[in-house]
Amino acid sequence: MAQAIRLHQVSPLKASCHQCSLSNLCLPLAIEENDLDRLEDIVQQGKIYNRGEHIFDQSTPVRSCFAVKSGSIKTSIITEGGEEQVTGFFMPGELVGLDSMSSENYACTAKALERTSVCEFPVDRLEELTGKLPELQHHMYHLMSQEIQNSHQLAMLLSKNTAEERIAALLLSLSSRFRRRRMSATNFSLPMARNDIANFLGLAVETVSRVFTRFQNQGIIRARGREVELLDVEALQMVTRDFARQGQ
Amino acid sequence: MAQAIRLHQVSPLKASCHQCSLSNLCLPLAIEENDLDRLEDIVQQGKIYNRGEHIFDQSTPVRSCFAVKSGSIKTSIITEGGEEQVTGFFMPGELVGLDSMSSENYACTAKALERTSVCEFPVDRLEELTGKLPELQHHMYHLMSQEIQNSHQLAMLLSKNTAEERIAALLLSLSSRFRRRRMSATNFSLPMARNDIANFLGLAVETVSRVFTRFQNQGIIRARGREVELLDVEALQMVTRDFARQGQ
DNA sequence: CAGTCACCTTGATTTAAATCAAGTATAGCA
DNA sequence: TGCTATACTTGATTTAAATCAAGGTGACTG
Repeated sequence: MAQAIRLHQVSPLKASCHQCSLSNLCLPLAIEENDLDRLEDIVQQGKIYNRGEHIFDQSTPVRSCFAVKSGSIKTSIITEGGEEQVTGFFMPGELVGLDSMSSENYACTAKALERTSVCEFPVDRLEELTGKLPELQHHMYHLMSQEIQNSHQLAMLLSKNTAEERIAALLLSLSSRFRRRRMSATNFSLPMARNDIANFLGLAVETVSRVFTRFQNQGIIRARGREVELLDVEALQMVTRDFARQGQ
Repeated sequence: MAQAIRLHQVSPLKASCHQCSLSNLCLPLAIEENDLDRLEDIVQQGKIYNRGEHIFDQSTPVRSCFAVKSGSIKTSIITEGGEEQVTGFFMPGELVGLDSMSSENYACTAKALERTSVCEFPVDRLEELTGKLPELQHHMYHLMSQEIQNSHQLAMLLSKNTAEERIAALLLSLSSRFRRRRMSATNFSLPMARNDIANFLGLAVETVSRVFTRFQNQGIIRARGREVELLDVEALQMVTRDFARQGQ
């Protein structure tokens, strides 16, 4: 019994990556069964944030990166002038903070869009571990590359595409991400406000609203507030003329 | 003499990171003197590309990432439809291909903007080495984070800033990068065409041209073709209302 | 249960930059 | 040395989306 207590004290928040249903999307993906313990040793699990709470902001010294366990997170850069640029939305299994590895302070601000729980990976310990587990290191490089690619895709969307194309692309991206999480790909609830969508896509809120109603009138989607149903995915794919994103 | 020949045969292209003037910008930055040999072992140096030649494109299987040794490179994503989005310009000491680590094919196309020489780092050997040299691994994470941050900054520029602000920001970015390379920060020759600038910044060529002449009329810059002189850096900084980029 | 606030929608007007349309330099090449 | 192509500039017109302005909707709160 003394031991049970001790165990509880030593690792009250130790994660169970073994049982996590997201392990096939998250860091454990790359790891052998028997190395998983070593990852679990460094993870702190289960911290919960309410809607609107900050996980970190640009004045926070970097300590960890975070995997979304449930809920969702938006990241944004906030300038001196108080202007915001939303840089990403993160769903369960996705890693937040890769842009801040080995920076002094976080390069962005992360905010829970709803009640959200996260797993925390201290970057120094993560670096140590990736030095020992080549598979894990490889996976980190992969995730970071991916993040760069995503951001380039966003830049492309912003500089070359119309409001309709941008919104269609976002809806499709969300759709496929829901699908990978074994949730409906055609029937979901947007975790973010129209405002965040607008900001992310470099549009005015009014424009986002108008495009939503236009899509609705064309029978492509059905939207009531944040509840969205994709009625005609093919049509959406036609709208995004950039077919590279189609299978994303 | 036999030995001299042998040496020559074994490593005809082996880099001398030891003597490279760019080592303080490039990968060797992070490494102990005595570990530098191990980096040199995996580097292939001195491949030269002429203006307009491809280093790789989106159909090339990923083998290496590349450090610019002299000259400059532009990277872009080219879509099925043949549309191009320039994603970056790379100067000596900068690493190209970080968006493609652990992808099947390169995520972008890299093209020499002028006669350019590069050092080549095979990614598999680089990964091996970063597994052994924690400092080097840390530096890789740093560079990749940086790349994500840059791309987010670009997204921000594209979605929030006017044509003038974007161009001012680009000129300032180039300026500080020239300075870090101990070249004039106020008097340089643009490695890229107006077209590339336009594409990168999500503008039409005509707009770029007009902004250049406007800046010139305001006495902020002097531009003749690709030759640019920054006459009033402060004014340029005022134009980019995003003061975060100021000290970049 | 009314009141407030945040979020979303819709319409009218304005605007920055794209597009269209000529030119004019510049550089590479025969 | 001139020729052609490419790069760049300038002006006139159009346009997609921003801004301005006003309501509507829904959710939480005292």
